Amino acid sequence: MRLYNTLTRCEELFTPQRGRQVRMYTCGLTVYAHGHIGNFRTFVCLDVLRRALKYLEGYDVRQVMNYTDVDDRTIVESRKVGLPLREYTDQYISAFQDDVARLGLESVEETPRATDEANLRAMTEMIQALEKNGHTYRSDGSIYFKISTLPQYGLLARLDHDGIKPGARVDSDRYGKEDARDFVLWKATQPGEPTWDFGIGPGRPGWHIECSAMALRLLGGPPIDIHAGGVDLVFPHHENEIAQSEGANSAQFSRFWVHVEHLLMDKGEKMSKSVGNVFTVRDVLEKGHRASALRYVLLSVHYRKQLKFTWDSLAQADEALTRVMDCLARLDTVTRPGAQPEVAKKVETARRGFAEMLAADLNTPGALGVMFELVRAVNAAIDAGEIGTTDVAEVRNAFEYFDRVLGVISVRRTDDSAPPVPVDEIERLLGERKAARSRRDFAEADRIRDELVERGIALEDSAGGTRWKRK
RNA sequence: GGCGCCGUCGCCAAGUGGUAAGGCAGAGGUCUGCAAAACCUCCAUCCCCGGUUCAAAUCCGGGCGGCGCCUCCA
Repeated sequence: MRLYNTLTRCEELFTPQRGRQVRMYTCGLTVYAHGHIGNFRTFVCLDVLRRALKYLEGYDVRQVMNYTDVDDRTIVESRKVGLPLREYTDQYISAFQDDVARLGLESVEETPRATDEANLRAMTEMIQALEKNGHTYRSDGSIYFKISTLPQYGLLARLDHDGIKPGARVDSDRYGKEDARDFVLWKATQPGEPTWDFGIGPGRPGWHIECSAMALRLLGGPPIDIHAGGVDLVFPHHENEIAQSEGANSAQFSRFWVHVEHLLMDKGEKMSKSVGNVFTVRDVLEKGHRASALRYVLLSVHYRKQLKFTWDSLAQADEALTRVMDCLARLDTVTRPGAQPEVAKKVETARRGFAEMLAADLNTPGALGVMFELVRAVNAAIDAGEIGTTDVAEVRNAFEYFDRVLGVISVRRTDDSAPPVPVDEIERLLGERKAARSRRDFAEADRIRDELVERGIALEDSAGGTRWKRK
């Protein structure tokens, strides 16, 4: 598959370095609060990347996604509520896992926490290697990375080495840095802050070191195949990760860098606490939207373009998905045995088109378009009676094939597995309505239908009987 | 100030040199007790101005507009 690599600013043909296994690291959440839908745009897109590599390309994927469970924010927030750091972050890890499940993300192979001892030890070792290689200095008990010691610093972000021009925000003297662009590897213990000491003095990790250390520890050393995250991580986070890893190992850190663009709120602004436009997954669900609609919206724009999120887009996505679900349900009405060559051809074309779209730098909107072309073709074939039960099986297979990567249909099924009216009650009311209709008591039949609609259940009559679905 | 992205139908969105996918919404028709669903038909020449080319939404230059990054950030 072709993937855009931030490192080269080009689309490149991706193949793993070691056999059939793709070793991928994705920057996860800082667990000081609930993840918002912008965070989840990144996670959902990377979930699709993972699935495409597995199910379309046939690779074995080993993915690591971290939890940053120690940083300024986690420390500050845990203090505010008077909980130990670990206990505080536990809550948000658990909440994150709930959201992940609702949005149908596949579980990844490893989800390390920065404060796990094995990881802190790995960070310590990396910092020791950096010290040995002359890339660091100490100041007031903290250890810094000296970027002037690494010629390739700035390659990923395409930084001008002469650096920071007027207008840039520079936080120059918070700690004793020699150069504003140097960054901290290990922060000296502050009063009342959590602290660890595995051989480089008491303190806590800087933000960037955890990812370098955990990626290499859990993915078997450099270079890893893919490192991914949101665009805002390009600089400084990923640039600094490269510096740490390459300064310690003298080997390329990651072959591919994949960055997902931002989700912007309706007026085109980034979500931020100060503007008050931060929405979490649970906020969206509490407004009555389906998780599947959110997943669909997040995939409806190419991952390298900014996505302007609107509440209306959720409604549009929900309608679109309904169309797919209706088509799938209609397949049940086919009774004619055998196969029609035209259908098989359409299915084959769709499968091929779908795979081609995703192989072209993960073109999810294009892939959705291919899926809908098949929906139309199948609907037309059903209406014309030119489809047999053998075809139906193949059509179903095709949609399963699409959904193994997109994951929207399965999430929709989960969304609708608990309808707002108990299934046995629906069945009972349908029975009553059928009786009313057969005695041509349409007033009563309509009353029952209206009642169900009122309660969130839509009915569809057809020659074969009445079908119900969640609205 | 530096680096970069984007501007395609009412809304969302693919397409990056060969004459505009798809979804939502809308109009007309078929079907239906009515409705819903479905099907058929209709609905854009791609922000503006130049240029290159047999051919440009796609390449180049210049505008106008929107956004991101430049150490909190998915």
